[in-house]
Amino acid sequence: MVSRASDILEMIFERATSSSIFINREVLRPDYIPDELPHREEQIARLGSILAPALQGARPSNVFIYGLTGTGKTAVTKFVLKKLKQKALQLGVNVISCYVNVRQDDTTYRVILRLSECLGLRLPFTGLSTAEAYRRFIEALDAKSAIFISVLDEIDFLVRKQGDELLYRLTRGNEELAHSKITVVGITNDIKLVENLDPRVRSSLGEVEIVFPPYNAVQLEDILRQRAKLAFRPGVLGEGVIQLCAALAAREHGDARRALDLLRVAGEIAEREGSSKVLLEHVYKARMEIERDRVSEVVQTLPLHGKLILYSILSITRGQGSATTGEVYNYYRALCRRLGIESVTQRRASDIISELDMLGVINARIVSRGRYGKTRIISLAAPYEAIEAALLEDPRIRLLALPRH
DNA sequence: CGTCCACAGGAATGACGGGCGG
DNA sequence: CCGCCCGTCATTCCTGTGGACG
Repeated sequence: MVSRASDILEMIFERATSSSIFINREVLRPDYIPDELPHREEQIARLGSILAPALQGARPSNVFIYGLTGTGKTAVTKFVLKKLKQKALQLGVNVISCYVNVRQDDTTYRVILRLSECLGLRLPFTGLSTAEAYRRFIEALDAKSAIFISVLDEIDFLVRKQGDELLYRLTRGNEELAHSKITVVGITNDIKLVENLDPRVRSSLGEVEIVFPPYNAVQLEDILRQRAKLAFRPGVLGEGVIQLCAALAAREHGDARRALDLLRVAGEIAEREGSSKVLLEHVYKARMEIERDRVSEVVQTLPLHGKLILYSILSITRGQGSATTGEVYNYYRALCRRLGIESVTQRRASDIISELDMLGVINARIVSRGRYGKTRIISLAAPYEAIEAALLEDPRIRLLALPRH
């Protein structure tokens, strides 16, 4: 029963290249754009008819798209854009589209950089002033004599961080352009965002609005079934697997991305375990694994003080279930003293707690306790073990954990 | 019914490392 | 190489506020 190292590797590689579960797992990934988008026919038609004037060289209206995460906003937009560009090519119309995810490029400057890239204009990562970058972008765009459709996905991130300056300038960019025209498609999952916009931006960006309602469990099943056909070998999906993925995701406001993730990871786990079928237990394991990975990634990229504050929250909530800002801050100060480092101010700590809340590792709810002041009630938004494990990967946190007994 | 707690969170500012144009 | 600009993390100073208590 001796297996040599090369045999083992051979097996691993063999398994990696020929899956007993998947035909093509890529179709389950969030960035895959299918040819069919079930239950989004209406939105496709609307966006299509809004953008269609581009094919006659006219400027389409600006569009504002709302919908929660995983409701198909991005997929529909990319899909329509792809078809539009194909058509434009046939007709010989110069339509340039540019998709920017503003969560990844969350500064005005980086967005301009991305937009410029779509024109084939290379700008330095840094060094230029934003105004200069914008000027060059407009100049290059005008030289193209094109209809430029810029899609800004998750614009709430940009607006929160930098305000609506860029939006304003882009929607007004047409006044600076002699030969080109620019259309802005803004995508957001934060409906409240609109209220924070400059009224001028709101009216120009909201020329047309499209709403993406969440999927219900039945619709999610349709989506999953359609992708599963392409992704899995026939017959490997166990009874109720698709229904379970759909049900779990439906609970989270009908998030199709969540549902697809569950299905894909469940398949991967089944494969890893050498199972010939994907079973319900694999879906449950997938749910845990996804959560663990998410937490781990978020926590690892946290700066030291963020980790220390999270560690404080962890310690306090273990005892009493929830914590207040003041409790956390005191605990955190004590940790800093033990480590011999300086603590940040409470003002900053308050911001860090908000950030942790936005990242989804904790829940922080503002409550007023009357006579006893206003504070945040903080609890964990992820399993204790997952957060603890992720924190302990940092040696500086381990330093704090070890002397405890 | 007004006070006043324990913070929330806005605004201005700065230190710092990184990176480009000239 | 310098000067300028960037993003990030942080500080200081500040005004705002829901509701239990007196």
